Order: sequence, then structure tokens, then C-alpha cells
Amino acid sequence: MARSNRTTHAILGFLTWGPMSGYEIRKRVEESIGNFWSESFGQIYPELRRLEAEGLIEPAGETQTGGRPRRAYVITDAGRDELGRWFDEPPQPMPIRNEMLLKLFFGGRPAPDAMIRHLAGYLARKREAAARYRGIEQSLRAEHAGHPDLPYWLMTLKLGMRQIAAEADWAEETLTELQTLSTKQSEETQS
Amino acid sequence: MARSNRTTHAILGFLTWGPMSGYEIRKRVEESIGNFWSESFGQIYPELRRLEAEGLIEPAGETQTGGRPRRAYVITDAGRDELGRWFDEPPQPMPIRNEMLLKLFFGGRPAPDAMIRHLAGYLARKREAAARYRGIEQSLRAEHAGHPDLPYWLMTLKLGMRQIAAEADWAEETLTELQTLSTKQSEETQS
DNA sequence: CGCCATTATATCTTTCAGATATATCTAATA
DNA sequence: TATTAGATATATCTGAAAGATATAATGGCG
Repeated sequence: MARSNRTTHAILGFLTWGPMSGYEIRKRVEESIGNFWSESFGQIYPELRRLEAEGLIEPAGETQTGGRPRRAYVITDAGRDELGRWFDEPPQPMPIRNEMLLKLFFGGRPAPDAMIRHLAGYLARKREAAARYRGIEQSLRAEHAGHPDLPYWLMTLKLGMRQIAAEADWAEETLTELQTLSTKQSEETQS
Repeated sequence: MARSNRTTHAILGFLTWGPMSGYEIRKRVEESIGNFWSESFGQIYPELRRLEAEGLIEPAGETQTGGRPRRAYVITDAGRDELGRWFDEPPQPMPIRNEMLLKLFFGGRPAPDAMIRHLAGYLARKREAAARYRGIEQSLRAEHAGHPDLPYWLMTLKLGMRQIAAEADWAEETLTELQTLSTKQSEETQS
């Protein structure tokens, strides 16, 4: 059998914040944990059905005033138990796939110019991300000062910041090295 | 349509090294690019069929002396063209899923002891990985000295080293903070 | 010879990402 | 007022990928 479903616990986690619809869960994923987690509608909606069938969540009593009716859910006691059980389990590592490194591994020598271009783009994106993260930290501290979960939110943010810094440093170093290798290679071809 | 197939180019890349079977490709993936790329048989074998049907690879003339007959392939000119075309394309970022951060985000406050346990394991794995990477660097430099692709292989390794160092630093810092928060929380509960 | 690990090929199921379809409501615009 | 655009919202479909499993042949060992 394949590994177990990880969408389950992301959904249950958000439902501890209050009643939420599938659409809203998706939005919250992007806003709050988008830097290290992704979910799509194609996973969320079927999973909500399954969780309801298993009694881990149930439809929220609708208090909708105008607007399109939304199908919101609340977490049940069984759902909280399942979430607590999951907290205790050791986290499973995700398989990694870094397409830029794959290109560099096979294409560094045959296609140096393309790699320099890709790496420059990579570096630019890392610098943008670093600035974005600093902004997120500011607004988190300002808008959620005193929130008991703030320290844990900041922890996840800090890992992202450190990773981005490491990646940007590597990109700068590697870009220089690529350019040196590229000129050396073209000189050898000419002589 | 869903995103395009990335297994294709990993396979083509390895076949530029010489004739290879599906099993051998899998083995090489683990040995050489396992730190930033993963492939399974369930992707490799159907993809080899597809690549042969499209003329990007073809069966290698068998020079098997004893042992179970292996179905090796060689890359064709069309395959090399496709690989070159792929080098030029900008790399697509992979969606990320860090289950440890997801646990920390939702479970940091309700389950501090479990998180300390997870984080200690995470730190231990990072330290092991750092040692393993240093070993890989040594053996790469020793066994492939002078290989024209060595600089590019080392580049991919160096990113891994920097990432691991950043993650280990973060884990140490966060572990301390978690322990502080944990004692503070239990004191508040007692009083 | 039987047993087992290794090599090797292949398939199956589940998870997941991303694209797309559809409908409703709100606000701007002609 | 009618229309259009955009946001909100629910839902499904396809293809990619991970991981488990099935199957078979070979070589080494007792």
C-alpha cells in the first residue's frame, strides 16, 4: 500500500481554528503555511467528504447571511483525537526533486550559458523571497502580538529564512564559478 | 493538463553516460543524484517504453555474457536534441511539503514534548547527512579527479551541504526555544 | 541440492498537483 | 437597467509520481 494521506491533518489542523469551508482552507494554506506546505482543491474536497464519513469532522450549523451558501465544517472530538495521535508520530520526510540541480548536473558543461541564466533567475527569486519573508515576520509580530501560537509560527518562518539565505549564498558562489568555467571552456575550444 | 513529465530528462541524462537498463538507471539515481532527485521503478519502466516509442532511445545491441539478460537502452540523436532543448528551458519549482513544520505549526503548543522529540531526531539526521556529504565529496574528488563534469557534480553537492548546515543551525536554535517555552508553559499551568 | 540474497523487469494502487468546469454573488461600467 | 468582469465557491478529471508488491532468473553458500 502507498503511504498514508497527509492532507488529512492539514485540514484537521485548520479546523481547530474554527469552522471552515474547503475554499477557505485552501486560502489559509496559502496565506499561513504556503512557504512549506501545498494543498489543492483536488485533494481538499474529496478529503472533506471522507473525513465527514469517518466522523472526524461534521457540517457546521449554517449562520450564513447572504452570499453564496458555503459548506463549512467543524472538527469533532474524534478529529481532535486523531490530530493528537498524529502529533506524536515522527514526521515522514518528503522525496525531493530539484529540477535546477538536475539541469546543472547534466547540463552544466554542455549548456553553460543556459545554466548561468537559470542560476541568475534562481538567485533573483531567492532575494525576492528573503524580502517577502522579512515582511511576513513584521506583519506577524504586529498583527498577532501576544498570540500563544506566534512563537511556533515564527519558528517555521525562521527555517525558511535560513534556507533561503543558504541558497542565495550558494547561488552567488556558483554563478561566479560557472562564469569562470565557461570562459575557460571557450578559450580551450578556440586554441 | 497536468505538469509535464520530469522523469523523461533524468533518464535521457543518464543515457548520455552510456547504455543502461531501467534497473541500473534507478541505481545510478540513488548513488549520484539521490540527494536532490528521486525516481521509482513505477516511473522508469513505463517511461522507457514511451521514450522508445517516440524514438528518443532505442534498445542497445546486447553484449551480455552470462547472467540474466538485461534490457539496456541507448540514447538517439533525437533524444540528445530533446535533452538540449530541455537544458534551455527554465527549471520549474517543485511544490514543497515539510511535515515536520506542519506538525510544529499546529502541534507546537498542544504537544511540546512530541515536538522536542521530533526536532531532536531531525537534528540528528541532519548531522548524519552532513558527515555523509563530506564523505561523498572526498570520494568524488579522489575517484573522479580530472573528470570534466566533476565541478558540476560538486556544485550540486555544495548546495546540499549549505542547506543541511542551515537546517541544523535552525534545529539547534529552535530546540532551545522549544524547551524554554515548554517549561514556561508547565509553570503557568501549575500556578 | 535447497535456500537465500541479489539482480532485474514489471505492474498496481494511492496520493497528489494542476487544469478545468460550473455556478453564484458583487461591483463596476456602458 | 443590462452587461460584464472579477471574486467567491464547489467540484471533478487527468496525468505524474511514490511506494508496495509480484515475478523470475541467477549466483553463492552450506
